[in-house]
Amino acid sequence: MYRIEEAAKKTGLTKRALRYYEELGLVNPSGRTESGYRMYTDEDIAHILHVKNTRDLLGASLQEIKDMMDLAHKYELLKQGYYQGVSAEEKLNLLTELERTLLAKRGFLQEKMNKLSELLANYDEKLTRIARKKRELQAEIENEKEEP
Amino acid sequence: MYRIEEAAKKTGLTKRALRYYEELGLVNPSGRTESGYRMYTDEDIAHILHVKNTRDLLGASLQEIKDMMDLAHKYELLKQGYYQGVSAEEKLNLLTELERTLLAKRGFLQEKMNKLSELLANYDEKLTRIARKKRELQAEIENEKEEP
DNA sequence: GAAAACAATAACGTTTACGTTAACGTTACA
DNA sequence: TGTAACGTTAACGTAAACGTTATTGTTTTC
Repeated sequence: MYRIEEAAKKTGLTKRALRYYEELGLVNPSGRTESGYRMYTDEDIAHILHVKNTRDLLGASLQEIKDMMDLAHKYELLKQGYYQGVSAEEKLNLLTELERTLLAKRGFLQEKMNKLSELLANYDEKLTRIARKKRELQAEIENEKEEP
Repeated sequence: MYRIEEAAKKTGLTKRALRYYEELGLVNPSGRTESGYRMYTDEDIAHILHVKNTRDLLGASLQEIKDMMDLAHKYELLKQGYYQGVSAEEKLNLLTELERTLLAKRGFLQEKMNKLSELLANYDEKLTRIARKKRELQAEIENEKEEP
């Protein structure tokens, strides 16, 4: 179990950010000491890193991430056998909604990857052109040395 | 040549955003009408789309994008034969700096793609689990119909 | 056991990337 | 030809995501 400073170091976020994320309901440290200090477990850390990754990779807002997580949480509850009183039909509806959401996100992600690989190719092209130009210049410099 | 509203439609940005980008020096419409209306060419549109893509894909700030572009512009000048008075050594230095910057960005991009494909795999896993669960539930519902 | 280091909450401040409104000139068209 | 519809600049407003500071309590360390 870590206190907030350790958690900050392990995640690369600031302490302020961690408190802010908690305020938004995105991250809940597993416990508090008697005196009120936040305590983070390794699981908490992993969760925070996942949030950070989602933010950076998908460019999602913290609110969007929270919405995603709330949905995922619903799914966890269903999987673990809560929702006893709920009919199979209603469960099916929930699952279908989840599936739709995930598919949409998956599509978004896929599109993003495609564009990224285009960009990557673009960079590579530029890099090879630069490398060629560099060789030309180096040759030029060698020549100047020989015949001043 | 398009006026600002057309340019906004073609790029998916707002008119305000286009003016803002211009304020930052990120985008310069090729011309103005006599009365002061901004006029965008297809090349301008392509450039704007590139800026937008970089923003969305790399999550770069507009300032970072501008810095990148300024460097790229320097390279263009060099390639097109300006920099007459500049010695080969100095040109080589500029190219080396450019190369370093691009390599760093390339690495960043590559890392991002790796993480993204992890995330994609994660989504796919979740999706197959959901699909399986859905089939189970559907079977359950069928059974209930037969033996009520 | 006193200082230094770390924690908490609360509240105000800041940056980025625009949105919105105002006041005014330009273009298109019925 | 007048009135929408579109353009301009200027200036103030705003949401998100924290940063910073103040005040106060806790833990660690010498």
